[in-house]
Amino acid sequence: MSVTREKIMELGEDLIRTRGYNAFSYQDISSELGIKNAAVHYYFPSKENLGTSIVKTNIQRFEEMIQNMQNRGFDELHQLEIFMKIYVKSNREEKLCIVGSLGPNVESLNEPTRVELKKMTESIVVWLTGILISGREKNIFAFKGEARDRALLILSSLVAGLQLARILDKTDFKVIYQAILEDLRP
Amino acid sequence: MSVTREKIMELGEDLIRTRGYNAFSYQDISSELGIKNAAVHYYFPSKENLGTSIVKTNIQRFEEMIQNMQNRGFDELHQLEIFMKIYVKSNREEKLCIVGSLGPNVESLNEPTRVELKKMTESIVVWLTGILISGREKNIFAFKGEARDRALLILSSLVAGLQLARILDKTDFKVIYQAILEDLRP
DNA sequence: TGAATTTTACTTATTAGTAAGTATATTTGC
DNA sequence: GCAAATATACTTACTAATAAGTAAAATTCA
Repeated sequence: MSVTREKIMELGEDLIRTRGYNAFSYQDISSELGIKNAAVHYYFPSKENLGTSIVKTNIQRFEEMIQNMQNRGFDELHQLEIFMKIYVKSNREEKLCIVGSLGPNVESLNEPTRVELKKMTESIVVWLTGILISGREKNIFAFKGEARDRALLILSSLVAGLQLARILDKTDFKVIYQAILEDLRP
Repeated sequence: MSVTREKIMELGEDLIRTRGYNAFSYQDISSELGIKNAAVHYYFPSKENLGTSIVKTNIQRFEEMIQNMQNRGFDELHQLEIFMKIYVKSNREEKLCIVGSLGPNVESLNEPTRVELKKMTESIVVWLTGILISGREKNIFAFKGEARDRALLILSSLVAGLQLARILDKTDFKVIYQAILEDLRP
């Protein structure tokens, strides 16, 4: 695969996660990469196309990560911690996650991007629900109520945790992170 | 105060909370209200100006609400429930809150709007922290750790709860809402 | 050579914003 | 009490900039 194409996707994801989908242009990408905007259109005919590709790649990365963790036989707490580390890294880099950056603008996205965003969010929730269920069975986790409800609560805390940390203080994410783990402790 | 001015602010807030700050234009407002875009500029010289005014009004509304609840002597649980009802209403109307709609785009906002957004978020966190502290003292609430940490966790859940509900399913907000209250029960 | 990649040189549409003008009230001076 | 001055609430008619997107030519690579 083309290195230019990869650079465009990387920068595009970066811009979505820092400024937001509606706050970056092909000009931003082309000038940063030292190419012309038509070159960006060569790889991604439309912005919708670029957005959708970025989300698809993120889904793929997530699927590979959970597959890898399961293959290695990581226990539920270990898996959750690795997943949450992605958010810790995002916070360190002052970026949001894809769900938290595209989500608020879902009404202004094109259908294909919206569909992929929904797929990605659902994938995360399904996986989280799964490890919460098996984790509770093994007494690694303790929580009240339905596992899916708890998964939604945890994901919400992580997603908006990054958002609040950028508004208020970077260090505020850490306390959210710790409270999530604390609340699951048996 | 002018009725047109109020309509502009109302519609502007609506557009921010449904589509996002960078996804609406003065044209959207003027055409919807049956006026010319110059008329919108007459009341709000710049978009930054409109954005800042909208956040300021929201801060004022919030301050009035908590003042009113305190004057009436509502207990901590009652106050929290009234605050959370704002989010339930937002979810019903498929809108985000101001913090959750402007927050993700904080890097693309102008300084004055960013300052007001920070003020608003901080106000909410400070108030929430306060009722969590006095609520725990009275054994109305039970939770582990620092009250401010818990306040951040609750606010995160509400903010991204609305976001996730729009991506996945409207009914998903309800379970987040209930889990928050459940987790605070002594 | 021929296909892939990239630039040149655009178009069309939309954006925020402005300058100048107008009708209708409202206030002020006499 | 009434004319002159002024403020309010807009419209008309623009600008300058930027947005996404495209056709065709030029270049690079294999």
